Amino acid sequence: MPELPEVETIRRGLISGNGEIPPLLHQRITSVDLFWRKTVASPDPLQFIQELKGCEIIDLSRRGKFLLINLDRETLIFHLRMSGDLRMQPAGEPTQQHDRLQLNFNSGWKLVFNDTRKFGRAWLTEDPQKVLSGIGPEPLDSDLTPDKFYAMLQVRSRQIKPLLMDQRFLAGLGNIYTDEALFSAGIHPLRRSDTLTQPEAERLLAAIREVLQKGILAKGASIDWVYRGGDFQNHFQVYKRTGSPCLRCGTPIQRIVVGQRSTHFCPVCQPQGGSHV
DNA sequence: ACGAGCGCCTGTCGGC
DNA sequence: TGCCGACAGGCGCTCG
Repeated sequence: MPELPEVETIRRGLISGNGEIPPLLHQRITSVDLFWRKTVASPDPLQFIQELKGCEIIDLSRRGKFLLINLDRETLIFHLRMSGDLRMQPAGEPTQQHDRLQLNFNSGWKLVFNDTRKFGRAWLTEDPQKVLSGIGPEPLDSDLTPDKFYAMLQVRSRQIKPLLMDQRFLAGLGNIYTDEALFSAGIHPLRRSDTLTQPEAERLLAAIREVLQKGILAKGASIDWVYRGGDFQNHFQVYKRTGSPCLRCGTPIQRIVVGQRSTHFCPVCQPQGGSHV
């Protein structure tokens, strides 16, 4: 699933629960089932399982696309990669296809990590910084000012799209929200980062925040077989709209490959050379 | 420093 | 129908 808005949606859903599902907060782990060993990045699976037993969930937070589950002493960190998902389910619910890991609670509920493509990973650590080291600033954090963002772009000379998706540069953007933000800012995905003007950089940061906020408000995007009730897929301006008319100017949306990723843009609203709207 | 290519996985879809 | 390649919300690695 996940880019920042999807991870944030999962975090919010789990932390408080809803009418049917209890909050994850204050659940106590009685046992752990691991169905795919490689899901656990560290420590080794035996230690991972042993240390989780008896822990209580104290808090849930997010850093970029990482979900942090704060326990009494350690922190359990998940990265959902391409297809990971976390759900609270009744303990009696049978194990489903692609379930990789589950935490069983003393409440009769369990937290299940389901991950079709097996790219997702979990870490258990006393020092989250070891897992998160090197990750870039949080895009919605007001500490990231337009001036700082402009400076960050200036000291690199990279194609803007892969740079925005580089988690060391900025935390949380993936393929969908990057395409949407570049369209919203009117910037071509292949522009070199150090050719952006200060106004363009400011526009881009505002656009990034706008699409992320809209994504969170929509409870994320739900496409393909993963459906969580998100609605942002109905608001895509360019993503997966190849050949369809630009919603701003009517020109067919183009698809190119940038950094081995599908990239969608409007050749008129996002001109190769330059600045505009 | 940057970008291309590939590996990690499973599933779906479209073309022949 | 069956097969085969392309593609999918991510990221780490190597190589030039």
